[in-house]
Amino acid sequence: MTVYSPPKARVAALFAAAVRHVAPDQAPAIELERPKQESHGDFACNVAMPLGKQLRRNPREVAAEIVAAMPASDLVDRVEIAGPGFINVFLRAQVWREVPAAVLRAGGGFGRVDLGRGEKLQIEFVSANPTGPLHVGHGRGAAYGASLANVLAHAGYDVKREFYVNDAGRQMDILALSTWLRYLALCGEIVPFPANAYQGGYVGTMADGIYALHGERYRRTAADVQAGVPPADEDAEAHLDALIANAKRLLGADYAYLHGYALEEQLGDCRNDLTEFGVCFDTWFSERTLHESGMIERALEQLRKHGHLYTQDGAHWFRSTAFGDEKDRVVQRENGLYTYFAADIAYHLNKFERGFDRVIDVWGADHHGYIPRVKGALAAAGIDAERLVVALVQFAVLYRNGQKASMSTRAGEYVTLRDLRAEVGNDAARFFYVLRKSDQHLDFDLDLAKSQSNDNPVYYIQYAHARICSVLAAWGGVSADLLDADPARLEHPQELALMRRLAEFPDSVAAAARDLAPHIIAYYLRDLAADLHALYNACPFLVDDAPLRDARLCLIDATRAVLSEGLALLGVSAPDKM
RNA sequence: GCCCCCGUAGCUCAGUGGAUAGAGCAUCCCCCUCCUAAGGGGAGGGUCACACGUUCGAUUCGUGUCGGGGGCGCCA
Repeated sequence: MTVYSPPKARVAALFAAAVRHVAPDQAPAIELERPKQESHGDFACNVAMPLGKQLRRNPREVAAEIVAAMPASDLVDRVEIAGPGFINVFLRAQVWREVPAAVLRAGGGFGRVDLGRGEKLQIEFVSANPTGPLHVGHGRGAAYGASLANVLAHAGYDVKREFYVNDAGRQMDILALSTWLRYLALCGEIVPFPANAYQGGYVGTMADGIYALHGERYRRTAADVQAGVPPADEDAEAHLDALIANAKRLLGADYAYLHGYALEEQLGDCRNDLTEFGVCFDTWFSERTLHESGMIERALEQLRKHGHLYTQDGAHWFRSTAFGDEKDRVVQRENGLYTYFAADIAYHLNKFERGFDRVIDVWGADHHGYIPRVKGALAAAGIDAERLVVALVQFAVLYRNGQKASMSTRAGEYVTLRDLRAEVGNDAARFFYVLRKSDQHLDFDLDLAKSQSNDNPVYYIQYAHARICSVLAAWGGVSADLLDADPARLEHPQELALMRRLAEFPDSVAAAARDLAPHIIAYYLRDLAADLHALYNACPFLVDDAPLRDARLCLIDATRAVLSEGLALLGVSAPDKM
């Protein structure tokens, strides 16, 4: 596939050559910006100002020398020196007129750039505890991670998507216990249901399922279940842990079945939910396999061998303060159990053992304090911590009736991702989530999302796509024939504006990949749609003058292709009609 | 107390070491005999929280103050 060389890159090359001639000993970065004002040209370059500073000369004089030294080019119409030393470049319109055909020849890959050069990159996201349905908070990480992964793949990275399944921890035991207690109630064994167990209705549904499959096989007496359990009002968590211990003792090998049943149900639901949301993973990595395969022990042994572990108060600690953390961290508790952190050390070492050059973890912003210890563990194991990039996503806070809604999974108080998708649709949900910078808090007003679903910017973009499809359908010709259209007929200011915008798409993809910021694509698409709508109102496409008609159809077909390509990066559909 | 994010138009938010800071919503005025009006054109609306510093140039970078949100466990 031919990668289109944008005018910006070609103009930058002209400047680089000129600067080498004017100042052979300096190597200033050539930065071109698209000026806000049309009178400042297609591109403005400020290189004369820092260069003037370095050479201790008047920037405008330096600019004049750069302009004089610029190689001749058929791209450039004229060059002006303005203000304190800007060099404004005005391109010949022909430059932009090449763009629509280049888009169509790229066959849906016009935005592809080779920023990544095939670097092997893993992106891990969502990784929600499989202890209940995904809620709208998880939705943001899912939409962000999936869109980012698409953007990075488009930018030339070899991307693998991974979900880390927390199937080994206490939360899963609490879920198994919660399910069992609901099941026991069906059997007539009434044990008071702890307030800090999982309250959601789905727990009862799983209990029903187990009862339907196995009758009273897992019944134990309420008295046995509560034997020796401290009262909940003294220490609610100890109460829960004692119930779990009793469950494991009373059920023996059957406990694993209940635990596994709850896990499979919730993980299956989660996978199903994400798939419907257009979010797919290459790998679902089980935390339990880290324990069972001895990977945790091996990882800790590796740290111990290099003197990064010590023992105190019966627990084993990682000296993370030696790597910039604010305090040392326990990896193996006094009771012999590994901490979640120990598993995470093994997991991250495993990621790099699998050959990834770079790993991106998408985490909720509440985990920011966790970064130094994980990076510290990598450094302690001799891995460059810079190869792990943690992309923090700020909270999505849900508002209902102007009130902040509770988002506790254990208390069963949340709006599920599934509910949200049903109410506003997958497209609007995907778009809404990435319309904000990831480090910006997202206020997700449910009522607004519902009531204004027709005003959601995603429809504005999809409408542009549908409008073009409608015109092309009315025309009834073959898209490939438009490649031969003479673009010289495109002279209207709105046509030129649209062609310029199309040329920016690869830059937007590159910027979104570089900054891990898929929202850049969303904003680009809105601008592109705006240019299309403006042109739609300014010029008829299906005119009698066939060469003009074909040139315009070529332009809007290219616009359709870029809208479709960009929306696909965000996981949003591009409908033919609305 | 320490750490992270944020503070830009009435509201929700983009944006940039550069020239006259933008969009959507809301308000007001226009535009369908015409390919989808889920659209377009125009108007009003700003001390880019505040102060100091770096710089030829700061809304952008740094420090501090104020304000909002979040996090700091031998939980996961």
